[in-house]
Amino acid sequence: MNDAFKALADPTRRQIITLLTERHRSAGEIADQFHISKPSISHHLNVLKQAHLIVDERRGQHIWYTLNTRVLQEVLGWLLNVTLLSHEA
Amino acid sequence: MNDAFKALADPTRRQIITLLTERHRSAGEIADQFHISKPSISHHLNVLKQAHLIVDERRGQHIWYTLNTRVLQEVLGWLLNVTLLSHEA
DNA sequence: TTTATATTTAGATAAACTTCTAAATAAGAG
DNA sequence: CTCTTATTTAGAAGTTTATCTAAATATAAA
Repeated sequence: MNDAFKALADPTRRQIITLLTERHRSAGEIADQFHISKPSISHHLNVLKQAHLIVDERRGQHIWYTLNTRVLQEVLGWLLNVTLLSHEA
Repeated sequence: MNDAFKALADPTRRQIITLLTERHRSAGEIADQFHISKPSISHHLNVLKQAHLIVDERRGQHIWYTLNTRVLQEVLGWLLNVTLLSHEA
């Protein structure tokens, strides 16, 4: 779960996640939404993939990226836990 | 919210948050739970404070740290949103 | 098989992060 | 006032991260 938290710590990566909530997208489509180079986006996609927050699947020339909500749910669970357990809550 | 996500990206800081769900604690009590130096813990506390995840209050020689669940709830909200919006969910 | 498109890998650089030790500050006790 | 305890600030070292350009790989089309 540490990898997931680290992956979520970057605003570009969080925005990629937001994009993927709408529908799956190719690496190029994702890169088009940002003002940073394709190799940089590829790096971010890799960080998200290592954290299992996204899944990739090649179809022809394109590689399609999809959200994996399972890890998102684990992080959600951690946060829900500390929030609910907190005596201030 | 970026500061909160960045603050949550470190395992020591997440553990500090977990400790503070039980009850408020002084900087020294927190430091005692780890094998890293007090200045390092002080630094982590500062990162959490900058992110408004915790609040500090000096009482005499001690500084007491308390969770601020408001920011935690914001992060929770973001995650809940992307998880629920996701077509895979 | 050559060319074009999509994406990643390699290697470099600069900034940010974690940690340490030593020194400084703040408050209370004698 | 001096001493002790609690905590932070300063400054440095080593590591990781984000980004870039150039080159490599993979697939499809001509």
